[in-house]
Amino acid sequence: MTTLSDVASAVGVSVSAVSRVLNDAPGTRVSEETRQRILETARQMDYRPNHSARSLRLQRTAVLACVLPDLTNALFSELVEGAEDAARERGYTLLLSRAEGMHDLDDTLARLLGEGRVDGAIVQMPDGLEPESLDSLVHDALPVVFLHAAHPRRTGSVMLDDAAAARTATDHLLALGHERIAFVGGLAGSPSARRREEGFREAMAQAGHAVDEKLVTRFGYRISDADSALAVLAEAQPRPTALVVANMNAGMAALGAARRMKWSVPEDLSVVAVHDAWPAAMTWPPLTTVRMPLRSLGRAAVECLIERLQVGTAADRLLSNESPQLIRRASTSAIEG
Amino acid sequence: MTTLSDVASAVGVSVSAVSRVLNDAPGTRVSEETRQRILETARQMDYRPNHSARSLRLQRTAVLACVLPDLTNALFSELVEGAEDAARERGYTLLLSRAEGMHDLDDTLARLLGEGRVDGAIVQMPDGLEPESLDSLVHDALPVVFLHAAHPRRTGSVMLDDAAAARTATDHLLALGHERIAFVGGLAGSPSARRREEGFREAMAQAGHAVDEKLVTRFGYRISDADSALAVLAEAQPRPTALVVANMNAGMAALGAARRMKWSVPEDLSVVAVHDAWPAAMTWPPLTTVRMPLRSLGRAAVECLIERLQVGTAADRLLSNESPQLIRRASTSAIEG
DNA sequence: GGAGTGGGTCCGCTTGCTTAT
DNA sequence: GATAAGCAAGCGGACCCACTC
Repeated sequence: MTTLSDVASAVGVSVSAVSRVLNDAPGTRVSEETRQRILETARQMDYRPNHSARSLRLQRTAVLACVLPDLTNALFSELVEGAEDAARERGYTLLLSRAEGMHDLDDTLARLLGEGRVDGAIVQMPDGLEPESLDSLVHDALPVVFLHAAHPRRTGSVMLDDAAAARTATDHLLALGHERIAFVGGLAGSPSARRREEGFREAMAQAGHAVDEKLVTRFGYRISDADSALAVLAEAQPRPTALVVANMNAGMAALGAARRMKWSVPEDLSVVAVHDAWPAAMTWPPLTTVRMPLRSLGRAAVECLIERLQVGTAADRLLSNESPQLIRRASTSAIEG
Repeated sequence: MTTLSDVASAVGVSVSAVSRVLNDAPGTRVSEETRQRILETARQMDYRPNHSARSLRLQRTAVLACVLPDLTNALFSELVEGAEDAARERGYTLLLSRAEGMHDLDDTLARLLGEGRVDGAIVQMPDGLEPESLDSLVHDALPVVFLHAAHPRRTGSVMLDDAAAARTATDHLLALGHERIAFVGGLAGSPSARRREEGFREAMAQAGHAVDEKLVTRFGYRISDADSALAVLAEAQPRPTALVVANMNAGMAALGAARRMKWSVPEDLSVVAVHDAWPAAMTWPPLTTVRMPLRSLGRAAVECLIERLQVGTAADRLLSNESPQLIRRASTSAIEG
């Protein structure tokens, strides 16, 4: 590895001269000729600043972490791309990490933040855990921005307009003539799941339809949760004619569960889910979804985090300027279609 | 951030004593009492070694990178878990990174390896690129292990038994009575795709069936590639009755393409794909697959890389002790079923 | 002379201050 | 007094080499 002093001795100048030229430091006084020789030599020797040394000296790494419960979830693809783009533009590198449970998250944040590997972190809590439970780690104003959920005693979180998305989904079913609509929700503890349920209720209320509480389930987003949900809904009398599922993966699972129960989609049951990614087009029937601005969410998270790093604090952000957008596929149809 | 010297002055000993005790350095001579006081104080003060400082001093980071073309591909889930497990056991941290194209990869490796952010990297080349094209970066024995493809002039790669997987898939179709079997392959440049095609040909030859070259396509694994492949296959006279698809995602896409072409699966066309992950169970009909030991591949990659780091060189590995396993779902059926 | 400590250097880089034209 | 440089400290930790009973 080529170091600054390798370059310096090759050119025949001091280390500081090389450092200043390569960093284009303000107020650098170096003759144009020396400057060119330094730049040229550094290029020839393929000099690259050592990240550890620079971080140690500057007390900052220019690295941000993005800690997610499951990296292979297709929904994270856009989110991460948005975050990476924003980070790059601001001179940061994004580091991806996975933390499935609370223990993992605790551990991961301790390693990343505690050992000074990164300057800050964007965190999506694993399903079923609430930001409050992270209290031990958050007590001393750690530079952390939460995705989808605000921490009760800390600022710095970015959220989507979940209520609007659920309203869009529900309105779509209402427009198709459905009235007996079920809501397949996330776990009761999840803030975003709660917001989606509220949006569902608002849309129903606005249309003048009562919500049958037997048609509201909160099992979560795993594949097996869909079986539980559909089993409950099949017991209802009369059965619902349509489902708003709070999450795309859960929506895909719901299609599978319905098929196992010989419940035809969309003939006997229309299904629409919140969130969109390519797998939704691969199911049968292709799943109608509501697209959320995940790329923007990723960008906003990075910007919020950097603001927090620079100013010391950052306001919570609710992304409501891009409306959730209905992606009509084949899993929904008019009630008498 | 608590530093070594904070702990040292709190205990009233020297920095070196604290360092030795906390690292459990060999030959450390510290009284049991001092040792306990140091450990206790460090715990109380929540001391964590600064990663940059330690890396700078030791000239190693204890971090390995895993660079993949698309992190949200469900196939990478198990791979990454296996790699993370192995890394953790050996005292390393795994860092995940995405590199879609050659330029990205070049850039990423320069940042990771060149700036000393990681000690080594596991790399899966983006589709359509071959290891040879990485020559510029690999010239000076960079500590890199390739997934799925060997570099012609360097050791250090881990591969699955792709031929065996394709044979298993093909044998399944043959056992169901199919004879006119098509192969939907990856790009011609991909080594693993080539090995799968060979496996297909071997199985066909062994069964005494000629391969109709019109039934072999090599468009790649993207969704749109499946449309191209199926369009070609639909032209063949007579049409094939079954498909071996070289990749699970491509297999899912093939189901979609077949449906758009009104080609019923499995009645008129059986489909089996290489690789297995949960989305395969969500398609309609659920996709029959051949499961590969991806978790072991991840482990092997890390072990290979660490060996390379310690010994300076490491042999290529072909994982052939765990046989590819057929996961029978509903997309394949007997020819006259 | 071994058991228990502390001092000091260096890893590569940035930057305030100094020096020599 | 500008202009063009160099010196040296120190970020936090590891480890060799003292030093003292």
